[in-house]
Amino acid sequence: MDEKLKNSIREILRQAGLPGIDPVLREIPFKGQIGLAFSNVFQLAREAYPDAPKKELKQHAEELSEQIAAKLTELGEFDKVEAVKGYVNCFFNPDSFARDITARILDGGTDWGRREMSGGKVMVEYSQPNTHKAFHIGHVRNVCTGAALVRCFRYSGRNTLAANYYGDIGSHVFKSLWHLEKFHPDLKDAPDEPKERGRWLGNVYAKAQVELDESKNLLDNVWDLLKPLYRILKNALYDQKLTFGLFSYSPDLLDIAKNEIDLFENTSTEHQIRCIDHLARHAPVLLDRAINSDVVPYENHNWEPARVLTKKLLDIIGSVDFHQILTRPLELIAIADRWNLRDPDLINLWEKTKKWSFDDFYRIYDELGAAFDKEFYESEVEEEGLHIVNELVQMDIVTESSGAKIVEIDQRLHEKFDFPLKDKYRVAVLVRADGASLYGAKDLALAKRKFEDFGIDESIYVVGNEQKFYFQQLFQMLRLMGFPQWEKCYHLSYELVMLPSGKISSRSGQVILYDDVMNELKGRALDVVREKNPSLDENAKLDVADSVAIGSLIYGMLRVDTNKKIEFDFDEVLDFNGRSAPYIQYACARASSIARKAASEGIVIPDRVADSDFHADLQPVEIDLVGMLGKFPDIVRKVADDKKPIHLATYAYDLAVAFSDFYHQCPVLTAEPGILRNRLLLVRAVRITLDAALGLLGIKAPDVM
RNA sequence: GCGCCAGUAGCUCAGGGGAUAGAGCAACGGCCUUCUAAGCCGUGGGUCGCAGGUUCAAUUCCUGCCUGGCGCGCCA
Repeated sequence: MDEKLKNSIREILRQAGLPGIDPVLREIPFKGQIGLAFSNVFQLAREAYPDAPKKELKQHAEELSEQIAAKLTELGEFDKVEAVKGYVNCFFNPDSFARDITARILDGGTDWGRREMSGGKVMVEYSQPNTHKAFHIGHVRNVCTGAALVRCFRYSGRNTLAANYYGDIGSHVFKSLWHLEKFHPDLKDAPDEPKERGRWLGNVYAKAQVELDESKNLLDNVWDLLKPLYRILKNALYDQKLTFGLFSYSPDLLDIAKNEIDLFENTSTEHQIRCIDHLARHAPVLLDRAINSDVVPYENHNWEPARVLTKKLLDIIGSVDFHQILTRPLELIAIADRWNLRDPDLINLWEKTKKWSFDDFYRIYDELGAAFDKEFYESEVEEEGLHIVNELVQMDIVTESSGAKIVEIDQRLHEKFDFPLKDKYRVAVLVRADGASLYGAKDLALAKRKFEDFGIDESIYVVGNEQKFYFQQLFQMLRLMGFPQWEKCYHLSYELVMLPSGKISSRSGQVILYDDVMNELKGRALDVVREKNPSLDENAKLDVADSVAIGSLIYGMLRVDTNKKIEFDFDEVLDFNGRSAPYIQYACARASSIARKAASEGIVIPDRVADSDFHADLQPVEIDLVGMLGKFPDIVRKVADDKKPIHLATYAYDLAVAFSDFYHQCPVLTAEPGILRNRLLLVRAVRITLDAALGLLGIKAPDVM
């Protein structure tokens, strides 16, 4: 319809010798009327009369709109064409519009308006959970967004591959494995119930994180004492060579003595820990040797500050399990080494616990309506990533900096493409100083694989907004690699889900788990069903409660624009009133209820639209309802174009509102025969369209509530 | 310091170069002998963060500023 009207307007403009501007059409915003308005007549007037003074322009616009309205009236395609305040309003005939739309809906079912697949393939990567970590409420936003987007793409005719990329390896996994081996040998205290294992693993990870943080803090505290002590000793001894003598009984200590402190702080964690462990425990001996040594230059040297520091050190060492806590990171390093050697015991533990995480993920995806065509794993692109990094070293793109392999992106862009040197993309580290490949290296490999193995034309990453900078770096690195599709990569970012207490973080254990939210939602939904519809049988009640609970969570995630934070407020999510899934689901249940009641009264429910339908005058609410129905395919298209599921979430609610209006104002079953048939057709069309809209969002609509 | 995102009713948020800026929640007042009251109707509540600019037209676009969040070399 849009295009047809636009063409008519273009033709009119051409015949009248007016400038060929692109007509902008808007819906007519008045209740009870349906049609399109040509809204940029002012722009036309300005182009037709470029020199007209400002105050005359309005008059020109009005004259032009009247001329165009007259021409459009002649076409006879509209009920009425009006020129008002510089707009040209073209009103559709509500009856034929209703007939047309309901016929399309009833013929097409929930696929009505769906487009044929055409054009290239797009891959949408979403979810990307880390194994061995808790699946929390923040992850849900990603899953809902990605899954809805994939469905809207497909509905709009885009050939779409849904992909997931599991973080099944990396430092978080090593931390978990370390803790599992150390404190849960043979996993014998793990829960038997599969549903509980994900949570248990999440706790293990959080605990490992806490313990490693404790080590880090201890290390920092001790080092803060050792640094001044070291300086005192060094200054007190007039000859550095003699310092070496003092330290020389330990190679580690000699090492620290030779190095300046700054250099030492840049050495590997492993080396630092060994030295500091050693040094701290030997500090009193060192101090003693220094004091009693004949190399001290001044007889009356003030050793008091050194004694105080040593005393503090001894306090720390004495009060905690010093060596054990300090050397935890060394155990972690040992885990990584064993991983690199593919130690069978470790691999076995990894496989087993990884599966527990996956069991959890699949259960949750199933509930949220997410499905994947291709699943990638970090563990499978690790080697390829390192390989690419080596190639990039040959290409002088990757350089070395304190042992790590990095890309100085701005510098390389400047050299390769002669871009002005800026400080925009900064530096990306691909391989850590200890040789471990980082996410950047793996992502380069993955990006290549996506385009080369799957023949896609566009690659979308649904990833949180906090990684925006990283994705800019990633795409620029692909560009530096000479990877032409770098421009076809798109980071679809979404804002955080915040808890009232702040940012969600599975590292600090500051999380609300998916299962906890869902259980609470289901419980509350069940209470409401019991209260509102006690006559329903128990299984049906449980089904309704599930649909409502899951729908509420999904809708709660999608009703807010992706670039806005969601403050996760339990009470708000659990409130089933207002702009929520249950409201929309309730509208569906009522539509079904009308159909049920009609059937029980022996009324035949039409399943096709006949030419004789919709010849009685429609009520304004009915016209508005039909107008809402007609918009559905365009809305889904808009979701796909803008990559914003919120448009559809809003639409589903608006359609439910329009139906509720209709429901209250237009009785169906008691209407006269001709009107009865029209309304039954409308109810059916609404139910189908609501099902379709909710289905794309991932929400189920029950027949009873 | 630099970059990205946000600022619209008391609260949570839609919308977006054009006609009178909309919902939900909360508050108040109505509607169940008629298809499910998880609903409907009504009332009150707005300098669309501030200041400039572009335009026939700016809450929407541009610039600057203010406030808040996130990010900025070895986590992902």
